[in-house]
Amino acid sequence: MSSTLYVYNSYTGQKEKFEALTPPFVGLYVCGPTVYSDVHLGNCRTFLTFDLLYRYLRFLGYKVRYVRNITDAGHLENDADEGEDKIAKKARLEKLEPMEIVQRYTVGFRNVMRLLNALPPSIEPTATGHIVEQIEMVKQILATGLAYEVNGSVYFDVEKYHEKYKNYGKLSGRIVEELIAGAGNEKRTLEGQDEKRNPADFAIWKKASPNHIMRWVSPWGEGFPGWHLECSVMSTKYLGEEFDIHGGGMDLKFPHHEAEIAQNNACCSKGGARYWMHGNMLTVNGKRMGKSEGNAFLPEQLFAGDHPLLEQPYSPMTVRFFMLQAHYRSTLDFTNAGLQAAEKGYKRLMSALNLLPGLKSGNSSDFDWDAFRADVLAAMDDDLNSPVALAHIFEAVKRINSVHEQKEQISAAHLEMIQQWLPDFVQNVFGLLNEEEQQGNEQARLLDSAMQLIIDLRAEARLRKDFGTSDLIRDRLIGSGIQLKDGKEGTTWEKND
RNA sequence: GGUAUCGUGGCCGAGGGGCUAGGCUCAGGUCUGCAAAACCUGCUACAGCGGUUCGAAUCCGCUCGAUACCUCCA
Repeated sequence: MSSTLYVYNSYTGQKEKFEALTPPFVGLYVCGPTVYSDVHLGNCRTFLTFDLLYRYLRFLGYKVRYVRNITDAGHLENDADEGEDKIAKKARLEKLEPMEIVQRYTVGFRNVMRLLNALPPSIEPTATGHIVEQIEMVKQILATGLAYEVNGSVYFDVEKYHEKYKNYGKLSGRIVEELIAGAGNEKRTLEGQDEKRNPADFAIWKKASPNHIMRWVSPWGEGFPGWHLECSVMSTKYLGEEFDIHGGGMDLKFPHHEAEIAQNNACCSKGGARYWMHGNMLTVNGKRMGKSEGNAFLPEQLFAGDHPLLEQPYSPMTVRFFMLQAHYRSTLDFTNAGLQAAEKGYKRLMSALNLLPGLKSGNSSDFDWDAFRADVLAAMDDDLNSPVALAHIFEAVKRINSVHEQKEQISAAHLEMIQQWLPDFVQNVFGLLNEEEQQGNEQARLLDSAMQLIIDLRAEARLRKDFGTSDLIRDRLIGSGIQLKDGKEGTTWEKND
């Protein structure tokens, strides 16, 4: 199959035509969360970016194997030998088993992603489930002479690697000589560096100190895998030594992805992914949202409006829409005004989609619906330009409204096409569901029939010109958070939030 | 300090040498008993200063400002 999709490849620094290695199959690996605390909205942005990619690839007809890991062996708190594992630390503080911590936050993460309507990956492997494979890869790298063992730890030899492969630092634009010379390290007091031959070297296996809880037996003694190894191992295991796309947040470029490429080359003489894609950060007041910045909030807080920075609750679909309005490689600044604008835009889009089934066709079309569809796809083909795709969709929204108001026409063929295609695209590629429809439970049906009664009574009052009663009904309902909407074809209502 | 990226109308955000997205706000209008809602229409911006060019928001240089990364981070 021939694709028309172009993606920005961080490795080469340019947009490239996407050619699958073995079409129609596509291997996609995305760095998942470290589950020692709740995922915040910034984390979610990255996963929603790659959810969009996953969905679009499927929409194009690819058979995608989407692998997203769960990092359940916590990274160290610092670079020192004495550094504590984040999961182990949290476990100690809360008097829980490390795996209880892991379980709690893994479940929380999945719940949030489900609420945001992100499709689950094909495989969600964990680091601790692949210790054997990681030990195996350490052995392989040692065998090539590109790693060395010191006191039960194994370090990757960056200088030696770079001599052979000449590509360390290419992804992140680092100058290896400076890394090797230890540039930039002045700021930090790095302990435990004496074991390394070079400050740029990184651990692929680390000896466990006596009080380190998470530990495994290895040929080098009891220890745990290095920070970057799991992704090399699990992408290789499930997608092969060479695969299509590797994604992750911008902040993982260095050192994580740089190390990953080096490990892959060292062990398999192949660099892993052919296309590297990086999503940009979510910011709050211009500053990156981060666990350590104190400006992070959790999706649950967002949905409940329960955070000092939030003026109101915002629904999961509003959040999705908000993120679709920005390109994934741009930073996106979180503001209440921005979310409120997104909420209105989202509702406008949904009400146009609701009009679609009831539209009547005419003799011809006043709008080029075929070109519209092509424009949306062209935008998506251009490195997932969802903001432009959305802009085209809003042109269609305007046209749908005009057809509904009988100000313009649409041909039967176009109507049939768009009735099928547009909701399909919005739901399955953008992942935007109609939240009103989602709430079709028993309670909602009861409320709806009660509301219908009230609306009928008010209509009668208005016919009698008893506006006192009709306005009383309207105002009391407003007070209860229900908005009546008087239209040509009768009155409808919606929750006013 | 090093390396990048970016500065777009009231706000958010695309685009990226001439055709100048979109959303929100705002203003007019349609509808309405009045409102609200909804819908329609309108609002020509690209940090500053130079340069290249017939033509620059777009390319180049400088200045100013912001952010990110430089072994925790999506």
